[in-house]
Amino acid sequence: MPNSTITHAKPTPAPGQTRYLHEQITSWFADNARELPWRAPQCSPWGIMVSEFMLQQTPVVRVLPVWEQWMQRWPTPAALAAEPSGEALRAWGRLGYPRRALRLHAAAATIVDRHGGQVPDTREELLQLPGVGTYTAAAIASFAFERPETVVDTNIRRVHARAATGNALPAPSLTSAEMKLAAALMPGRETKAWNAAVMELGALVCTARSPKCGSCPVQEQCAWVAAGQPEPHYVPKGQAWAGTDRQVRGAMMAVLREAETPVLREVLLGTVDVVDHGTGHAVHLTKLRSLGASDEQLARSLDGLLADGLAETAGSGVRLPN
DNA sequence: AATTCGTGGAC
DNA sequence: TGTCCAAGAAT
Repeated sequence: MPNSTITHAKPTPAPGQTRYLHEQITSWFADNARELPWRAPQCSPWGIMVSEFMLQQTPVVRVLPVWEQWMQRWPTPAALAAEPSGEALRAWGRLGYPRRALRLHAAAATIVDRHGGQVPDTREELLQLPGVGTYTAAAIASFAFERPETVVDTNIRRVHARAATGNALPAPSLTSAEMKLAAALMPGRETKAWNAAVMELGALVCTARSPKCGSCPVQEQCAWVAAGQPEPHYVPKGQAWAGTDRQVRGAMMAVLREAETPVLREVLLGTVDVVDHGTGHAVHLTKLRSLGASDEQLARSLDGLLADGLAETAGSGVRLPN
């Protein structure tokens, strides 16, 4: 047999084993779940949908305050859809990936136009909304409508990779084998609690770095622990940041969010000084210049923001969409 | 299928 | 201090 250490056949878990996992993890969840506002019984489907958008690639602690303000200002999809997308971008603040705010705004408009202002309750309909992919559609259907959908996020993938497959980390991208395994592990009932519980276990105990195996409810059943916690069999790709267009775009968006009037192109391109409203002194946009960005990169980044609808031209300046 | 797209806390 | 990485989606 060749050195095929990669697992081909993922054994279907025995019924008795999955029952044990279900009991242990859901019991742990009942005692250890964080009290998050979007988990409150009275939280609307819209509130859950907003949380799912904000939580994409963003930690809970940073989402909490923004979500609270958002829901107070826009308690329904119709309320958000009634305002310019630029308002959504401002309220998004520094959550990151501002195109999510744009997509959430567009999704709200679609909900008003095609769903009578109510968040649709099926995975298929949710998938049609901008910014809603496989994970988010399943999550909203499960958490807001208690539909028996298989939710697979980065936390759940990691728990499954370790506990069931015996790997330190899940594959670089979601595989069909992972989806199959996740579906096989789904209980026959209480699917919402199960989805939330595995996710929470991954977020609080079975973390990417220094997992707290000592307080894990299924440590005795964990294939990764049983194998002696082997190292990952691949090196995760780092996320480049310094010097990237993303960094420049982020700096430009920060300027646009703060501006009350259109910002001159020359200012965003770092070729002129701006006057600080507080001191009255000329302040160079060091945020953009100190990045070491070339003229070409600055121009490309601004064009990207305009093309993506994150900004728009207004006279000789640029502003958030109005 | 591999890239692109923000931000900031933790270690 | 620099690296890692977080409830992904779209192309």
